[in-house]
Amino acid sequence: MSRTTTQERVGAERLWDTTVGGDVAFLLARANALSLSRTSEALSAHALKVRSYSVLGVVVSDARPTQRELSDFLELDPSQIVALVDGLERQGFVRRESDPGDRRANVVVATPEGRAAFVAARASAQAAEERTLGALSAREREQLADLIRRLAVDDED
Amino acid sequence: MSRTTTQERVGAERLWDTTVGGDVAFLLARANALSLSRTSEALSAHALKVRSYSVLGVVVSDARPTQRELSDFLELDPSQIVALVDGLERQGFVRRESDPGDRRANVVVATPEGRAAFVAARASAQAAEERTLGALSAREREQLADLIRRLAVDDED
DNA sequence: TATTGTTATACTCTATAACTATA
DNA sequence: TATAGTTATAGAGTATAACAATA
Repeated sequence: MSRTTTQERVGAERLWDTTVGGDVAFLLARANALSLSRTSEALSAHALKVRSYSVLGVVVSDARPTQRELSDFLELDPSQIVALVDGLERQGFVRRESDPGDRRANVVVATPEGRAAFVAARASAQAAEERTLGALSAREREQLADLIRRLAVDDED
Repeated sequence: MSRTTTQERVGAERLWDTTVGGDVAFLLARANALSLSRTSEALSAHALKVRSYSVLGVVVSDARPTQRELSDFLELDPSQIVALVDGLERQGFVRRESDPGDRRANVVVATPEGRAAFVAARASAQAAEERTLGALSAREREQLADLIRRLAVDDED
């Protein structure tokens, strides 16, 4: 379990045998927290956070999203997208281009620096993910990805 | 997909075909956010939040945890446990008992009101979970629970 | 009138350090 | 000297409302 003393956790480990310990929602939250903290750590070397990495990842795919589309897709408030794009623009990773078809809208595009930064950051992020998924076989990883995709995408709200 | 216009999402849905759209970490975060918001909504009718519900769930199992054990198990700072137990105590759901074996430590125990509240809240939370897991068969739910448990519990940090 | 992006603001979370009482 | 609980505070993250430009 733990490479550290293990001693400190002995008392608390017994609490897994409680009502919440078996909850799917609880386990999901725990797994996500673990994944998130490792990804954050990996991205910090590239001056990115999970949020800005997500934005950059969409933009780098040449989807030319408007800020509104980023807001819808990432389920973040438009005002948060403003802050994120501001940050990425200050870093020189993205640019705003005015959409010729709708002059209210800004299309966000990647700079060459942004592409390079994303490639490097993605390598780190995937190494972190590898660590999180380490206990699972290739087959099990596919299963997991399939299952959570169906949870995440079958969004009725 | 969406019961609302559906129209607004058409633009953003295409962004699933980007780099981040396939990331396990991204999907995990999305699934967790969905689960969390539904659980929060369900618990709000019982004057509980996800955090206080978790604490109450451990306490109701008669594990008699100290605040330190709650802090270790839930991976929350001791000061956050203080606030959570304060809240639950004000609601009349838990009591602090001084540990006779170590007078520095407080053991947290459930009151009858706390037990009743938890039973009711758990029913709501499970209904919400049912909604989140709705797309999955019983067999798939077991698989998912098994897989994420191994992610969540095989914690090397 | 409705929508895109923006600004401002308040509220919740989270992290940290310092303090006390016990060990 | 170390640990359990507590308090206070600052930072990050989140949600909301109002506004200007454009549709």
